[in-house]
Amino acid sequence: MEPLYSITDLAREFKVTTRTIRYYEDKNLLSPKREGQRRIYGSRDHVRLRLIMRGKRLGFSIEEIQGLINLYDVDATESSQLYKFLEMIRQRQQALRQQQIDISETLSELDKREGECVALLGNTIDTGRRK
Amino acid sequence: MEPLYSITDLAREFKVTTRTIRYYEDKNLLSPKREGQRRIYGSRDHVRLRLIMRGKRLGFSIEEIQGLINLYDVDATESSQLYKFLEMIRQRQQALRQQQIDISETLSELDKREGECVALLGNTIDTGRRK
DNA sequence: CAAAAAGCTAACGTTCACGTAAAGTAAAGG
DNA sequence: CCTTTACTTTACGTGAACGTTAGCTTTTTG
Repeated sequence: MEPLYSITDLAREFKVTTRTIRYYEDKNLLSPKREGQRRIYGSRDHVRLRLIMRGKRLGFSIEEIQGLINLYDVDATESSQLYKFLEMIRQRQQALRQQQIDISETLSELDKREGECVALLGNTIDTGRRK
Repeated sequence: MEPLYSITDLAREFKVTTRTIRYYEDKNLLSPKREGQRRIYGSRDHVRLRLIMRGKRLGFSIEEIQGLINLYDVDATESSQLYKFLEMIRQRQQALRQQQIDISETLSELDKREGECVALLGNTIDTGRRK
């Protein structure tokens, strides 16, 4: 049996406000059932909210996240749309690969700066890093 | 001798408007020389603009990018600030590592979807991927 | 040399992603 | 039974990141 969530359940779990969750519904990213007037969220919404948060951490707009989620959702049966669909996937992949490059560049620069700092401060401080 | 750029030079190269470049100056991310009233950008500005664009691709706000650039810039001589500085570096690293995880998750999901698509379309289409 | 092109400041406009306040309903607890 | 507590809709407010328009100077080009 499916787990059910109230709006505050989700808000707590994902550390956002209820306003934010309703906003995503407004943008058609979530579509909870209703029990009277109240929103009831199922596991599908739970998954989607996780995808939304991940998208936000990657700096995507709601619209882009919308697109990404649809990539998972569409049961691509129509071959005419399938090609466009594939195009979109590849565009997304391309952007993500660029992000990977950007991150590793930035990280290696930060590592360098970190090394300098640690050297200046002496080795008294734990790096917080497991080797 | 240092290469020099006009505002439109930079705008063209980085595919942004001149307005955007002036906006970054307003936010103290760039500080071009002046020749009369005109802005003259040097290699320092050029580098900074590259860092800005990279930050934007990673979804950072101007303020965060500001912080990141300062991490490269600060000649951390004051040991009191050095620790705080190190803290900031580590926070940034943490966020970037999370982004790496998010990206690889997303990419592997997209790869899966891509595989499904390609299978449905037959192998007639080049993947655009060098092996 | 006149006109188009490039640059400038100043200021108002716009979109996104929510925050916040108002005003009402519904369920749960002391 | 009354009052918190949770939830609802509606609507105006807000900060970030520019877009756009206006009005003016400077430079380049046919």
